[in-house]
This record gives sequence, C-alpha cells and structure tokens, in this order.
Amino acid sequence: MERYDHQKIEAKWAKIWEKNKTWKVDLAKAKKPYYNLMMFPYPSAEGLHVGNVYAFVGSDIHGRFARMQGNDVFEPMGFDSFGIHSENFAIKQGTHPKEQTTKNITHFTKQLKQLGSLFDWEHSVTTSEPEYYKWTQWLFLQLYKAGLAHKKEAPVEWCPSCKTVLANEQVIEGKCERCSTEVIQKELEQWFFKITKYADRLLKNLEWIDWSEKTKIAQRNWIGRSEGTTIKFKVVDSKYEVEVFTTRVDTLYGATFIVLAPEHPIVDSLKNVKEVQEYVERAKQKTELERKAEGKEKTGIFSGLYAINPLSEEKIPVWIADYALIGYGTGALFGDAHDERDVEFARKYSIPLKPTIITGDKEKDEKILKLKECFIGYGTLVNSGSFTGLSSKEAIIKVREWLIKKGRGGGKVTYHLRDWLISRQRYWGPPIPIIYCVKCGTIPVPEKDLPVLLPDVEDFRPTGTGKSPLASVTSFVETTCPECKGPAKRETDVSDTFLDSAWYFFRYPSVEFEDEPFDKIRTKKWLPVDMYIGGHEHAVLHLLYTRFVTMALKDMGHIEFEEPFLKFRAHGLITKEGTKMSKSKGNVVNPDEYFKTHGADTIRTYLMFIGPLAEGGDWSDKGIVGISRFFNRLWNFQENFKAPKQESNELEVARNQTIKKVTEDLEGLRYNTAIAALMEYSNGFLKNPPTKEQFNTLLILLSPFAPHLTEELWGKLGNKGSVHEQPWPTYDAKALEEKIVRLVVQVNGRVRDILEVSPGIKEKEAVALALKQEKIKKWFPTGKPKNIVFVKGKLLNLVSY
RNA sequence: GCCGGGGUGGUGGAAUGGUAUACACAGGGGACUUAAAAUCCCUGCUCGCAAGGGCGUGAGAGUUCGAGUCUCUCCCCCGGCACCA
Repeated sequence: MERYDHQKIEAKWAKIWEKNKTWKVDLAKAKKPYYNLMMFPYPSAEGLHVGNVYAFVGSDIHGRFARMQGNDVFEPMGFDSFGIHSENFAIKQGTHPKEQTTKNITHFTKQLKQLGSLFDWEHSVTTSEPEYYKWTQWLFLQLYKAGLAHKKEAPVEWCPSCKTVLANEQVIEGKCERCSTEVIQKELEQWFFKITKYADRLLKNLEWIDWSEKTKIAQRNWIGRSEGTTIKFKVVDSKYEVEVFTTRVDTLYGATFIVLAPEHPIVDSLKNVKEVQEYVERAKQKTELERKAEGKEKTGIFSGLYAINPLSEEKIPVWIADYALIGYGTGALFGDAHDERDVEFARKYSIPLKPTIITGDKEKDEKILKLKECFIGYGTLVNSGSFTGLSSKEAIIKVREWLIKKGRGGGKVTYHLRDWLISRQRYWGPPIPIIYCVKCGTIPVPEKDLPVLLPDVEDFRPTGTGKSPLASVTSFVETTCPECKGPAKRETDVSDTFLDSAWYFFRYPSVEFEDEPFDKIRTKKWLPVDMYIGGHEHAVLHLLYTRFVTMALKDMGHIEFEEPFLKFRAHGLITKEGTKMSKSKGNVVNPDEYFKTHGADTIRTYLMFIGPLAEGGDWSDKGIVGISRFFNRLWNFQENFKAPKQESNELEVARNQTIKKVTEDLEGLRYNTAIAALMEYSNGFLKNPPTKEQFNTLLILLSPFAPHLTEELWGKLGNKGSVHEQPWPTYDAKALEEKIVRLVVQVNGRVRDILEVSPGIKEKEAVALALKQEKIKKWFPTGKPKNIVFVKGKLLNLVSY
C-alpha cells in the first residue's frame, strides 16, 4: 500500500498544471466571464505571510467553485511593489528598492505557485515596472485634465520618520499608518485629488453595491456627511464677516461667542497682534496627539474682535481656538450652552452662556437653565425671541428660512472626507508627470512622453526638507517645457502608492495591450469585477480611492460603469494565541515550513476550517493535524477501495445532503462548515462503504480546497480527465428524504424520548405511539396530555399543564 | 463618547424558535499490538450500581408548549471612528 506523500503529489500536479497552462482563460473568447479578484500583496522581504495565504486561498476556493459551475474564471495575481513599505525595508537593508523588489517578487512568485491556485501568470502586473506606472501617470493626467487634480497650499499631515506628507486616511489615531510615528501638521503646497466632489455619489452607491456591511458602514462613517446651516456674522467695525457652520441652528439665539480655527483666513489679518500670533504658531506645531491629549483642557485666545449675532443682535466676542478645525464646515463655529465642548471652553475663559433649549421636565430644566447641566438633545426653545416655543426640529427649519430671507445664511452639507493628498516626498513611486515652466506655468507631461521614468539614483533616502530625493537629481529636474520648449523643471514628488493600487484590476485583463491602459472591448467583457475578497483594513483607504477613480474614469468616458466591485467580501484576521501576528512579537507563522511538513492542500483546508472566512480565527499547530488525518484517511480509503455489492441508501441520502450543504456553504463563504460536512460524509464511509460514484462526489466537492490530492485520487480511482473539469454536482431533492426519521418526543418542552418513525407519520399516530412508551407514559397519570405540539417528522411536545 | 462585531465544553468552533455542543484539537478511558506508532470506539458537569434524574450557551427579567436564537435591562471582550460644531 502506497502512503500519502503530499510533497510528491503536489510537485507533480504543479508541474503538469504549469506546463499545460491549465488555468489560462481565453480572455477574448470566454463565454461566461467571471472576474475573481483578490487584493494583490506588496512583496515584502519576509515572503508570503500566513495572512496572505488565508486571503488568497479563500478567494481561490471561490474562483474554483465558480469555475466548476461553468464560468470562465479569470483569477490574476500581481504585486503592489511601489511605495513606502517596500522602500523603508530597502533603506533598512541598505539595498536599492529596485533590487530588493525584484528579489522579493521572485521569492513571492515561487511561494504563490505552491498554493495551487488558479492564477493566470500571463496576466500579472507589477506596479513598479515602467510598463505599469506609465499608465498610473496617464491616470494622473486624466484626472488633471478633468480638473480633479490640483496643487494647493494647505495644512497637511507630515510624518517626521517617513519624511513625507500623508493622506488623511493614512493617519491612524494621530500616527503614521506605516511606521506609527506621531504626525505633525505642516502648511505645504501639495497635489490633491478632489475626491470630495464625489462624496455624495460614493455615499449613495453604498445603498446598492453588494459589499460586506461593516465595510460599507466604515465608508459611510468616513465620508461623514452632515447637513446643517451656515450663518454670516458681521464683524463689528470691520469689513469682515465670519461664516460659521452648525447642525443645530435652533440654538443660535443663545450663541454667545464665536470660535475660529487657528488657520482661519481672518486670523491672518490679526498677525500683527503678538499674542494671537504666538498662539497660532503654537497650535500649528502641536502634533495631533498633543492636541488630543490637551483635549480635556481647551486652549484659545480672544481675537479682539466682536461680531453681531444676527438673531439676538447681541455683540459677542470672537475667539481663536484649536478645537475648531479648519477642514470641517467653514472652519468657524458659534459657541452656546448646548454643546459640551463650547460649555467647557466658555467656563475656562469666563464667557457668558445662555441656555435656550428645555425638555419639559421641571427638575431637569431648572438645572439646564441654571447651567448645572449641559443639555445637548432636542427640546423646546426658550429665550429665543419669536422662535420661543418651537421644537428644536421646527426651529432648525424656521431659523434657517429666516436666515436665508435676510441673506444671513443658508443650508450647507459638509463632510468628514477630505481631498486625497497624493504627493509623496519619496523616491519609490511614479514621478508625478508635471512640468513647471517660468513662462507657461504648470504644464502636464504630454501623454506621448510617458512614462516619466524614475531615475536610478544612489541616494534614495527621504530628505526631510519637504522635497523628494528626486529634487537633487539635476538630470531629472531640468527639462524643457513641452509648450514653449524653453527651460523648465519637473515636479519631483512621486504619487501615493494607493494610486497604483486604485486601478490595477483594470490592467490585468489588458496587459498585452501596449498602447492603452485598458482595452475597451476587454474591459467591457471582464469588468466590473464579479467578486473581490480582501482585508477590511482597506475600508477607507484602497476601497474608497478605487471607487473614486472608477467614477472619475466613467465621467471622463473611458468606461461605462462606476462601481469597480459588484461584490466585496472582507475576510477576517488569522491570529496566533489570540493576538495579531507581528515580527516584534515573534509569533509569525511562516507558511514555508508547513508547505514542507503538511503540504499546500492541508494548509489550505486547515486555514478554511478554523472559522468562517469573514471572521478569521486562531492558528494552532495542533489543530492542523485534524486535516492531515482526514486526508490520510481519504488516501487509505482509495488504496483499499472496493465497490460494495449493494449501494447503501443511508450513504446516498448523506451524499445528496452533503452536496446541498457544501454548495450552500460555498455560496456563503462558510468554508468551515463545508469542510465539516465533507468530513462527516467521509466518516460515513466507515459504516457504509461508498460506491465509486459516492467517492467521486466527495472528491469533486473537496477539490476547491485540496486541488492536488483530489486530482491524484481522481485518477487513482480510475476516472478519466481532471477532477477540476467536472461540473459541480447537483442533488436530487427527493433523495434527501430519509426513509426513517428520529422523532423527538418532549414532555413540557424537555426531551424524554426519541422514536424512529416514518417521516410521514401523522400527529394522531405519533401521539398514540409516544404514549405507549414507558418513558412518556409515566408523566401522564391521566393518560391524556393537556396540549400537543407536533412538528411533522421532527418533534412532538406533550404538555401536561 | 459614537458606530460595528462578539460572549456557547479544557480549545477552535456548529446549531431555518424545535435533540445545545455538529466537525475538529487536547486530555482521559477502552480495542488492536509482544510493545510503540498509526488506526478504530467511548468521553459536558453532577447524583446514581443501573434504569433514570438534575444542572448547563456572560448576568438578570420577559414572550413562548418550547429560547443560544426573539424583547428589555445590565456586565465584559474585540475592531473602527473621534474636539466633525
């Protein structure tokens, strides 16, 4: 008897599949295109992480399932090789990123091929290759031409360690997404994409795209739409007006002060006031975390200005404080007694407060009016002139109407979402294709001149001067103006990695087209993506950017759809002993070892068995042996296989039930229970030897999980062709019905007996039969239950009260 | 603070309002074996020789013939966002 030698079998099939290009899809001729996408990895030097394996296998199983259901599945893989992550590693190692990346990709590719996935290696992309980033630059130019890319000076987040600016989405709790260093605010001129222009559409489409609910919620919160009112306050003895934003205009009558963000334009006119200047400088230099740490202790300074409350006509002071944020609303707010932050600020600087909202609860209202309690809910207006007596909700409408009529304000919608800052003062990225000419100004690089090649330089380290290392490469910087042919300089920043990954799936099906980023016909056939599986950590990064880019491409007429992924499912996290794997904790599971000791099929199946794909789970070295045993058992079954003289009906029912269960579970990505069902079915082989057909069903259903093993066993059982070319089995609804069922008999809701009966047994018969049983009879001295609940073929509950 | 997701054996986890703990892992017991490995069988706790009871899904209440599942109150854990006016 031969033993199950996973190394031999997996190597054998990997070779055959690669040679025959088994997973190649004819992208031009495919009849039922199905684009199965997974988030491509950045090729780290450590190689494939078990988290990558989890995601890719989860996605591959879906692809294989779709393939067996008759789809032409396109499942590409590539490398997100540009960016700070790759570059930082190269800096640490002292190698050039280009060299390091090439090395890493070679290693990754080798590992990925071991997984036994459907990857079409002829349609791969590497974002750091000029053939790819040429089109990333092209994309920048399209956005520029559409007026969606612009350079502006703005307060931005700066990572002192990565020495570059960051997008808002890349600042996590005041720290750099990549290196966890506290970011600081700087005022710099940078390139932005106007993603905010799409805020409403990004929000609206969430209603219909089929995505994991939690990812949609995260995007909704991030976009953070809020409707409110703007109010223009006249500044006393000045030509200025201050426009403030509020969602609670019902409290306007009680506005007793105004707060401006330190970056507010009016503050600039006060620069001659020494104290103001000092405060503003100090505020700007604080890191975000410092601002937050001080959050409990608000700071501010009186500007010396007064404004007129248009409703109460009172003269109120204008303050400057960093709890007002320049990027939100109008960068200015009014303070009143119904906002905890305002109350705190007013108390600290002894600014008077006037409560204007009460609840109707006498005791509570007394506290509110005496400023012993800060009420922030909706209520009824008091001390509000002609608006007194209105409810908050009515007042919000009425006061706004009044302001509009008087020309003192209007409705406004504001968002938490900010424009996408895409400049990076780094080396390892696509140079932003812009030229600055003294005479002609800002000129985009003509498309025919793309790519703007990233020059090879020796010192690629970030400078920290606010300029990219490219700025010191004279041969790169000095150029001629495409318009006037006079001397000009290139933009020296590179673009954000997230721009590379915002469109990679457009390129996959069109890699052979050298003159365009994505072929029209190809794209129409394959996009949008049918299923996208990836990490939820990209909810407000990649997954938001890519939706914006797709919408913009549609508006520019390049494509006909505006949502890139019809279906997106977030997978969970694989932990070790309950904690996130990380190098510093030394608890990283290296898949290489397990490829050797257990094989790809076992790793694949084990990872999927740990828990539902959406939830992830905990890796355990002990747990994996369960799958090894399962596969050994199957192998030995085959070795000893002998068709029985008579087919077992019990096993045939189980076969149909298993097909149903596994099919439904695969549709819902509940791989863990699908595997359990397959184990259960195969355990039945011990009791009832399977026919070849029954064994084959198991192999077909298991093949997405264990492609090598099932292929081998398929052949060994004497079947022709490949298990992977078999159609997905269907079940016979009639065959699901068992001839004898176990009827649970309860007394007062507690199980007292189980009867084996025919599934069609009638209530009357069942009751009679049950009452004959000693176990049941003794509960009914009178012989008659007071109430009977009967669930056909399943349960009988006899009630004695 | 706000928004999500959870809390079930020693562990990972199963359960359209209908046998709680499927499927595995570990531990314990048994079978096979000269022995070990491998394999197969039993194994929630508790009372009982057994038959048969009782207790068990974070806590408490409720609805129901019947609740892990539905409703309310509370506690705890994980993830995200957060001075957003």
